[in-house]
Amino acid sequence: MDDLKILQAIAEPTRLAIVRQLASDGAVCACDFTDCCDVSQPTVSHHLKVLREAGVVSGERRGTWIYYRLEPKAASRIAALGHLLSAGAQREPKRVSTKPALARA
Amino acid sequence: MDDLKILQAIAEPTRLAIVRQLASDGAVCACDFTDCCDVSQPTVSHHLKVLREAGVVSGERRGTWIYYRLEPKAASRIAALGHLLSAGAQREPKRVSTKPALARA
DNA sequence: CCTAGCCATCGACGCTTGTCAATATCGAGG
DNA sequence: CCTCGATATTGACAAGCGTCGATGGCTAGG
Repeated sequence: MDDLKILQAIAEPTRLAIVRQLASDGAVCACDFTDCCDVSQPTVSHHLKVLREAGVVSGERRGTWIYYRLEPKAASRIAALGHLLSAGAQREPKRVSTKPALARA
Repeated sequence: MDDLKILQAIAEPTRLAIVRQLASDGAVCACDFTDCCDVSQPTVSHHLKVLREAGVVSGERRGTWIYYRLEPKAASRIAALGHLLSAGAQREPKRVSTKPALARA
């Protein structure tokens, strides 16, 4: 539910790779991630937990294994943040010159 | 230039606050960040360095102080990633059922 | 020059985090 | 039940990261 948590979840090489594969394949069995990411199974499980708790992915049990997919809500959060930054990057400064000499503690 | 580096730069409370303020105000003096973020000046300087090296912000010297602003290129990277994830979140799975019993090392 | 204010760098500290080996849990099938 | 394969959990370790105090560099103005 928090933008920061979503970003922290994605800002890691292995987890970004997982998320990218989910974006391209739609739904992936957890066991397939050990191939793409070159890490052990417990590590994959750990990363999936982080992504799950951040609301980035969700898992659906299907027999013995579990299929993960992206959470649309988290995806739109990132898209919204991207738009916000893109808009702000070209905005004219509110105030550039006048500066009240700041007395900071 | 790297998506991962951009994400890692933004995925931190203080730096996200800095970026958000830049998105809303357009250009901000470095000394103003000590107010919004409740951290010491060296820490602000450190975070600005991280953001600078990730290509998220750029600084322009104007007399005694330095104005920072968002880099449009980094902002579009985030926006593009958001679109990619949003699109992938609703995609139908490429393959869901057939699974080759996987023999992993 | 010398001073004053803004900013960057350095060194050190504690906490967080990614990783794996070992072990536990859970579902399916015989 | 008992076994087997797929995931999750635990415990421990090393490395990375955020933080601050102290200090150095830089610019503007006397």
